[in-house]
Amino acid sequence: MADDRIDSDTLLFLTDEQLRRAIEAMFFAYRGFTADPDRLLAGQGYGRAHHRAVHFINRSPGTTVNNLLAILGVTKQSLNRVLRTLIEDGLVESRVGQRDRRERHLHLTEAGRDLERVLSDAQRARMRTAFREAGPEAVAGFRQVLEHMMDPELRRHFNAVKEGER
Amino acid sequence: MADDRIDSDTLLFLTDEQLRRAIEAMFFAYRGFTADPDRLLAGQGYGRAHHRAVHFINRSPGTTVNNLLAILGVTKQSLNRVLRTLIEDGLVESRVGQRDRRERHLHLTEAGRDLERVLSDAQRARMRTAFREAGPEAVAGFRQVLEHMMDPELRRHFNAVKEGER
DNA sequence: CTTGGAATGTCAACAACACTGACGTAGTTT
DNA sequence: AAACTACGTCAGTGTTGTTGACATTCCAAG
Repeated sequence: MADDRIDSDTLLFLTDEQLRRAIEAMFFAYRGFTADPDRLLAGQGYGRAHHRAVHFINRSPGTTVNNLLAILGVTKQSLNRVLRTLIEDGLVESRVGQRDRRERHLHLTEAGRDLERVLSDAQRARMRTAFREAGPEAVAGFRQVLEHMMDPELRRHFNAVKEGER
Repeated sequence: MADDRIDSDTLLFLTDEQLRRAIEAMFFAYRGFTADPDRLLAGQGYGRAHHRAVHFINRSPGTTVNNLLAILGVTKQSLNRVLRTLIEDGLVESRVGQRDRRERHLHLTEAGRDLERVLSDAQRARMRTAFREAGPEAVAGFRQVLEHMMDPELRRHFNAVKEGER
C-alpha cells in the first residue's frame, strides 16, 4: 500500500490482492460503462439486449442473424424476441439474402440509426472522458489487457470488423 | 470534419472509431471476465448475483446488508432473495449487530469460503494470464482507465476496502 | 427431382435477476 | 411518544436468458 512501485522482476502486479482489486475495478467500471444507455432505454420498452443488437447491426450493416448470434452469444430464440420488437417498431429492417435467400440481412432504418446514435453518443462520451483523463499510454494498456481477457473465439469477432453484405 | 489535424497525434486515441473499438473490447472482455464463474455456477442453483454477494462479503467480512446494497446497486428485495438462499445453504452467516441490533453483519462460513475460493481462483487465473501477457505498464493503464470509467459514487466503494465490523 | 440438411422463425415453458409498491417488526434517535 | 432506520417479506411485473419441439424455406447432393 505504502509504495507499490512496479517491479516486473518480482511480478508484483500479479499478486492475488492486485488481481482482486482489478476484478472489482472491472465490475464497477462495467456498471459505469452501461449506466448511460441503460438509463436512456429504461421505461422505453427496450433494454441492454436491444442496445447490443442495434450496436452490432450498425457496425456491420447487412450482417446475418447467424453472425449476430455468434457475436452476441445468445440463443436464436432470445435474439429473435429482441429483433422482432425492433423490426415491428421500424428500427431494424430484415432483407432476404440475394445469394442465399434463407439468410436475413439486417439493417438499421433511419429511426434505428437515430436511436443508435443517441445511445452510443452517451456511451462514447463517458469513454472519451475516461480516456482523456487517463491519457494515451493508459488507453493503450487498457486495450491490450482487454484483448487478452477475451475468449479466443470472441477475439475473432472483435477483430473482424467488416462483414457487410459480401 | 474531413481533416482536423490539430493535435491529431495526441488525440488520435479519442476518435469515434477508436472509442467504438474500445466499447466493443469492453463488451467482449466482460464476457470473458464472467465466463469461468458463470460456468462453475451453472446448474448449481446459483448465478452471477450469488457470486457477487459472496465476493464482497469475503472482501469485507462483517459488512452490513445496507453496505452491500450500496455496493451492488440493487434493491433490497433482489439482494435478499440471494442472501436467503446463501444463508439457508450454510454459505453465509448473518449476525445481529452488537452496537446496533437492527443491523445484520454478514460473514462467510467455511463452505462459503470454499465456494468463494473456487470462483475467484478461476477468475483470477484468467486475469493473471491476461496481465502477464499484456505486461505491467499495460496493467497500470488498464487500471487507470477503469477507475475513470466508474461513477464517482461507485469509485468510493472501490477505494474503501476495509469496512469490517468497525 | 427428390431428399437431406442448413438457416430461420415460432410457440411454449421456465429460470435468474432485476424492478416497484406495500407492509411489518425490531430497534434507535430525537 | 413519535419519527426514523435497518431489515425482511409478500405480491406482482419486466427483461433477458435458457430448453425443447416444430414448421418453413431453400440450397445442394444424390
